[in-house]
Amino acid sequence: MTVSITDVAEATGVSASTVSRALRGRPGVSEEMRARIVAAAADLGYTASRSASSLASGRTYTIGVVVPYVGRWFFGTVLDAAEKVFSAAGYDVLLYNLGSPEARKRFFTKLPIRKRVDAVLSLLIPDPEEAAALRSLAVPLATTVGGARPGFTVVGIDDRGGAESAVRHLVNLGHRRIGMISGASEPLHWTTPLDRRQGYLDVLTDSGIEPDRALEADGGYTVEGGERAMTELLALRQPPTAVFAQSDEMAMGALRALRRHRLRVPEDVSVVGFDDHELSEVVGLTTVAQPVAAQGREAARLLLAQLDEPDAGPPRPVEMPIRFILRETTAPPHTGRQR
Amino acid sequence: MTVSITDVAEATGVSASTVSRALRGRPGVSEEMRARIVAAAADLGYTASRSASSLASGRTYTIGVVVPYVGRWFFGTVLDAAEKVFSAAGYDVLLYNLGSPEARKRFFTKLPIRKRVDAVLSLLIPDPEEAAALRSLAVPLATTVGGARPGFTVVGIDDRGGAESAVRHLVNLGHRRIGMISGASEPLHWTTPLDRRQGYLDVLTDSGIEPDRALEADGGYTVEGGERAMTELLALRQPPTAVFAQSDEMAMGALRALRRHRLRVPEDVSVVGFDDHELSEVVGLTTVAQPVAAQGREAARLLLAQLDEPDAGPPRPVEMPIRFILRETTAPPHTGRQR
DNA sequence: AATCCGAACGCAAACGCTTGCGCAACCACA
DNA sequence: TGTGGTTGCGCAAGCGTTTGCGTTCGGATT
Repeated sequence: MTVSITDVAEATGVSASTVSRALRGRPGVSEEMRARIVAAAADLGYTASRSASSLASGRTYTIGVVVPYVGRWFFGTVLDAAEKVFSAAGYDVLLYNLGSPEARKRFFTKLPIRKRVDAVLSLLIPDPEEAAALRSLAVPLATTVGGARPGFTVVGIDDRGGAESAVRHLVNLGHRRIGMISGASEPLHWTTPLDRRQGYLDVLTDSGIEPDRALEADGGYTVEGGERAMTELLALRQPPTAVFAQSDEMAMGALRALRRHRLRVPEDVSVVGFDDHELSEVVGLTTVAQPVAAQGREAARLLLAQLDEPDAGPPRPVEMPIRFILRETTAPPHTGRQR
Repeated sequence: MTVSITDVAEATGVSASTVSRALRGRPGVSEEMRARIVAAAADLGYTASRSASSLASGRTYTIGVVVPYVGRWFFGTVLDAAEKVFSAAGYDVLLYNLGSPEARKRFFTKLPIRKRVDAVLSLLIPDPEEAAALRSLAVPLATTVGGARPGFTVVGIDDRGGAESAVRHLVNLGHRRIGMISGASEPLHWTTPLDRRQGYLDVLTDSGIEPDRALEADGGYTVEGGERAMTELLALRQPPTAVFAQSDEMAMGALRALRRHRLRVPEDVSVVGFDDHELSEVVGLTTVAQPVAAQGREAARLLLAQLDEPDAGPPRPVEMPIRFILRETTAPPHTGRQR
């Protein structure tokens, strides 16, 4: 039925071993013979069976990538970039989409990935137990998001510094009552919300502003959550004149809530986000940009490097640059009422 | 090093065959013995090697999914939904992200997927040659987007009808000069732009409006393209009073262009999109919604059904329901100037 | 002329499963 | 007590590669 290595061996009049060596560029085959074999293989449309070859060699030439939600812009973009690096290097990627807690649990207990991948890139932050499960695979591991874990190569950004630049911008505009839409309800192993909150708090106290717990609302890193959180903030006795949202999605939800309340942005309320979502430019959202695709690429590269050079220890953590982007959703406070 | 089937066989005092049968729920094992084996396997942390088992059985229990851009909302969402169905059924998914023409070409000529998957779900429309390559894999094939191809199960929507409802809405509001932002520059195997255009044209002529080629601009299905296209339309002697964008991304680009031109939406110009992007509600975009995730789920299900029942022929094409959604970017023409 | 050596290739043993077949042991029935 | 039919399990032959080792052979070295 399907053409195997012995077929091309017979077609060329050599042994299967030679075909194998020739096709993979191994030494021990004359150039002339190699050319003949390559031609015959192409002629027959031969592709080596990955199952057989990985069974024999122990290498699978596939990378496992685990994501919380492929559908979300951030993860989709990281995955997109990483996949390109992997496939260019001849690796396939096995995708595990672990949105629900059940899927996540099933994955980490059964670990279907075992013996199937040469490395894994995790776009979700494993809790300590999950991290241990991954380490038991005994393959190189990497993470692109938040918190460092022992045994994981991590590429990320300066979340705290980013938050600082966003909030400092608001302070410089003259805002004193600055709300934050956070993602505190997320599991705690994921340090991003904590880091970004710390940046927010630091700038406030540095500026002589007393942090107010009431000005922090939980948006769960989603658009709807951001909308709810903004609505809560608006219901306050003294609502904030500016809001720092820990993600652009939440910022967009906030914009929506503000529109519903017939408040103008930035005249009545300023909003600044974080991430530079692909549509942030469209809505004119002021934000701090992080190189999302570049993080995926970098993580992928580091993983491949470890596969090529297994002896070199795990690479140092990489910190990618961030950049504050001024657009149209921030302005000095109360300009709306002033004019 | 790693625990194999013989390890659990020895631990239980049975043969490897029995372990294999027990773990996969095959008949020929007493319930008592099965329980003991399952316990021993769990105890040892045993996971069957996929390479070995697929080499022996010929089934890989993995599905190939090929996408143009994982990072784009539409594809990410479809993939997300499909992956969940596959993994719940015990299948892994191998992801191929074929954004660039080179990646695409490399994939279809080398066909690394051969002997690696039990079925493939293609979220890009293969041209005839590519479709033939996929058929040569001799596995069930499915597609979620546009154009039917022989040998492919297809689940899609009524693109033409959807476009009709969008444009009819504009006509009903009183618009006579209705522009369209299309994706004509895309390869022609992909019929969606054609179908949506046909719906647009049909409604115009039905309403006694002479279609005007100058009112059609190419937006290439991206935000930037939509912005460019809208800018072109605005440069016309007689710009349209309303625009039908073939995708929400392009509609958002159009909104951006309009804002830059200091035109108000919907007072000065009405905009209607297509797809119901996750952020369309946030910007209040009137659009026609298609069930994106549901299409992914359905396509995945149909594929699995074919794997379970190989004899039943390929399923009939499935058409998912669409729904016009009225939001805030459409209004009768010229209301801006009237007040 | 004897020896050594590297290059080019073949042999055969894995790799870790699946599965058709065979063979006991057991059951129920006549 | 014998017969036929299940049930539960083991044997062993693959599945299509990779790879350590062995063999052959021509040419260089002494």
